[in-house]
Amino acid sequence: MEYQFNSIEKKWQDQWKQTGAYRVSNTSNKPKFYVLDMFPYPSGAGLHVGHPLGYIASDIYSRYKRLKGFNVLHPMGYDAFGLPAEQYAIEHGVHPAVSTVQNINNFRSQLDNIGFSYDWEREVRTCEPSYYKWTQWIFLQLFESWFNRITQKAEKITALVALFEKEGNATHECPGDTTIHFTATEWKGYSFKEQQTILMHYRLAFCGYGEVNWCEALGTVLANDEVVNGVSERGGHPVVKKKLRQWYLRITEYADRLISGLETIDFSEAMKEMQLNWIGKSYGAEIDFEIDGRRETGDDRLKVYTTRPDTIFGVDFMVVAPEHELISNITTPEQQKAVDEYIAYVKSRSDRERQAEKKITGCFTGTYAINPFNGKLIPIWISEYVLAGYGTGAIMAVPCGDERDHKFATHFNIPITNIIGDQYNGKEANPTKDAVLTNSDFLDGIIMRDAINIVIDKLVEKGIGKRKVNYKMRDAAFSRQRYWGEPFPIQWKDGVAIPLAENELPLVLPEVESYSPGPEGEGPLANIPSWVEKELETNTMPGYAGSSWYFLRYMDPANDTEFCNRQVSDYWNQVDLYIGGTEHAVGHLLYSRMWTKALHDLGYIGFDEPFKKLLNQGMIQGSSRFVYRLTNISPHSGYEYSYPIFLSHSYYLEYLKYGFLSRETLEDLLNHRYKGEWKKIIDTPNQGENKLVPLHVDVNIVDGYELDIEAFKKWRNGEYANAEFILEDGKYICGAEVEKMSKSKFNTVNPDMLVEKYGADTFRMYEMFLGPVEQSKPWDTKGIEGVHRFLKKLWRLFYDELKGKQWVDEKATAAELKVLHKTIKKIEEDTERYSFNTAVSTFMICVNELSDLKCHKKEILEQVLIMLTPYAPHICEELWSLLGNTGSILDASFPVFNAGYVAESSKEYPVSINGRVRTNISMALEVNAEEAQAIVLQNEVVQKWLEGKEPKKFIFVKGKMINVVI
RNA sequence: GCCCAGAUGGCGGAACUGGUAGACGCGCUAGACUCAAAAUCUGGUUAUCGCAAGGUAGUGCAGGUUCGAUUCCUGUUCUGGGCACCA
Repeated sequence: MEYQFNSIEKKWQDQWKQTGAYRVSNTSNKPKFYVLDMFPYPSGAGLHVGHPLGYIASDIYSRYKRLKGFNVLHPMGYDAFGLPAEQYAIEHGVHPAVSTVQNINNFRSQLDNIGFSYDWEREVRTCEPSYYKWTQWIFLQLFESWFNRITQKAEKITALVALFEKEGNATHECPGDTTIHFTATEWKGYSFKEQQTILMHYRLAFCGYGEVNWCEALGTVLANDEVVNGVSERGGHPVVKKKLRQWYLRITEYADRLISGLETIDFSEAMKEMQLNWIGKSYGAEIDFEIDGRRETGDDRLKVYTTRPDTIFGVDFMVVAPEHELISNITTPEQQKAVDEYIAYVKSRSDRERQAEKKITGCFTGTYAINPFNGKLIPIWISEYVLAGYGTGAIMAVPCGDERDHKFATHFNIPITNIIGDQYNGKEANPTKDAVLTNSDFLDGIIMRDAINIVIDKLVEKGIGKRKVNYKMRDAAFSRQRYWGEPFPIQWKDGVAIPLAENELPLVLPEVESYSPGPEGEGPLANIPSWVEKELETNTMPGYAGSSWYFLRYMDPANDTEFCNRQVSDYWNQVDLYIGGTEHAVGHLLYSRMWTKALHDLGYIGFDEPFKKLLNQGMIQGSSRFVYRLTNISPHSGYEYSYPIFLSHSYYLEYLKYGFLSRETLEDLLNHRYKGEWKKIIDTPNQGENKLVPLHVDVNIVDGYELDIEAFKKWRNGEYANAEFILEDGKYICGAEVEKMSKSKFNTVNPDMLVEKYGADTFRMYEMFLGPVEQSKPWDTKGIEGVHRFLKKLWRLFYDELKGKQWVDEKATAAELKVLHKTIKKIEEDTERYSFNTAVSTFMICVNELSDLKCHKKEILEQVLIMLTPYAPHICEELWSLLGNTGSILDASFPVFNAGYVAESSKEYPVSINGRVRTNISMALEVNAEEAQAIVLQNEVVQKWLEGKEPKKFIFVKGKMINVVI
């Protein structure tokens, strides 16, 4: 009997579907375990080999946990709202719902091929009304809540109103506008609209006006993390700042809890670091500097934020952002022209340029600030390196302690005050906090670190500064002027946002005739008269809305009275293992953590961190291949060869060396390298230069680096059917480069083909065998044969084509048991630490050893099959049933390791002398130190090396002597 | 520029708390079976010297700690990722 993976896999996939083998119950007396994949956006391009990497890892882990006796929740769904579907709709007129369903079906069939153990009855799609009903509901909960800074918790807005009625807002500073202060009496005197305006400044989901990243081409606003280098992440369209009415999430209120929560969860250090940097908490002081001679105009203060108030005596100049509002008032007439020119220059530069270049630019305003402690006049400069959006948009510059300030001072010849003595070398800034201050008046002799608080106290005392904690993170923009997203359950009445009642949810996304933007940058919904008549919000929610809570919906997907039943979420609790890419480090992972915290505060769930453990899968890159086409560039007439000519890779390298290929160079090269046959080319009339132009070629018609010429001629409907090839060693060698996997680069490898050719089990194991899951690596199909061979070898332990049935029901020998138990131990360790690549190796070793032992014993084979099930479920199920087992192997128990079978009484092992290995010594393992020393000293090789001397020391590791120090 | 991670044969990668570096697989190579091919099996495969036994060097580079370092420390180069004038 042969290993017929195709029919075996089909058979068991159908069987599992029929029996509902992967259905998971919310009630079980087993301990629970929740394994989650980051759900995919169902793009039109379908799955490539990079996608399933994380899914296979999570599938293995879930199946392993199931064998270990856990009730495992392992669901899958689709993040189905988003821009690409809408772009496609604009271009092709296909409703996003239609193309999304098609894409989902395609994804599903590809996923099914690989044999995952998802409970598909729990599938969620964020674009389904039954799902987004609850996205809208949660949004309303956020809308109806505020963050109480005293309890550090979200609370109902009704509680805030009660507080206002009792005591005004004295104890609860308004986070949206710190200038708002009122008493209880004042509050009661406000109109409904006035009250609502104030409450909006407190709500966790709120509406406001703000500078947003406006992308004209997409007709929408993008979140900070959707803008890359000043252009949109999708499409690369330019992005400018624009003031628009926007919805926001007040995530900044959660900054501290998002930081402290990191300590309770198992994320990689790199991931935590990224989130910390994003939140960007810093401690420092806000200081008001008096501006020289501006008291009468009222512009007498310049507020700066600094983390280093201790350096106040080293301030040599101030810098304000070019957008700073004070500039127009403080610029002196003499400097007006220069300042105007500088600001015009900054405006003429795109965000991208302002960020990319490291040029030092700036302009003096002509005005001075006054150092509050020594009265020194400090020039106020403008420079683009200070950002308007961070801190106060102004800094005090201390050249001897900050590198950027130092470069600026040097560039503009501003004298530098040294306040750290010989810690400053005059050439570059020293940002230390441990230097002793000099030139610093009352701070002289104090270590900088300690001076920070002294200065702040003094500033507070003088009433010109305060301690200030600053965050880099902004509130998250939460609306899009787009169609394909969740509508906001909000009605605008008389300028006041009124939430829809719960029984009005879901507010279903209406049909539209056109997907193009509405008037004034509004979304397509603004084009629907009935929608506008009802005064419904025309924005829709961004992509991360649905993904911020989907892990909760999987627990209770069919519930139509709650987003998720509390008892159910109490049972499943946190996601125990979350697998996905690092690209969501600061987007999705931060938002879903905030939503979880808010839902927890409001009492809807019992935990405040969604993901207990995060495992980041590496990216699988594409390994592109190139062919080099000879293209003739003539200065007189653009002459092309009458047929395409391709030169092998080494000619391209030669061409790079020469810089170009003149006719002579080409002749030279070919004469030297290729002898006779090149004439074909030279026979062609030829003027001007020849260039070799690299073209991506489909990696699927390249074997390693060698082009399959016949396949190439058929490629692209025979575009190159009459091509000529200049070969090397009779082969056409392609160039190679590692790039992102993408269809346009012809470097995608479709998993379906590999599954078809080798089977899902081989494919699963090979993806794992490639290397550690966390590591990024280019895809390489070579090597899959090795894994396939392993499965065939496993099969032969049971059946042999020639001999027929191999397995026997006999008692296992000690040697066989040893192989088995060694494997049990290793597989358990490897799987627990997500080292799936070494686990695959362990299986290979196990099967090799069993083959060597000619072990076909049912007792042993069964245990191996159980362990292998998570990795290669189909073949294991098949063999399990062929061994005569009636139940499914999915319900088996993971074998228990017994150290007794693996133990050895004596062993030959190496003993080194001075750390170098000299000899092997056979010794019982249970000998004591003295006996071991005696045995070692008797050894001939050791004696020879000792030359009669006494050894200085014997080194023991785990009770074994391994080294003699002479 | 800052932060993080990494660098091991021809290749992907092992080596879990310092203890025989190169597991396992690919590739290459020799052989067995075969009329032949495929499939399968067996041996070899870091470099170098040597017929061999065996020696020597060797985990990006330069040092250090240690009886012993791929592993720890310091410096340095390169690669990948993140943040990018964040005060």
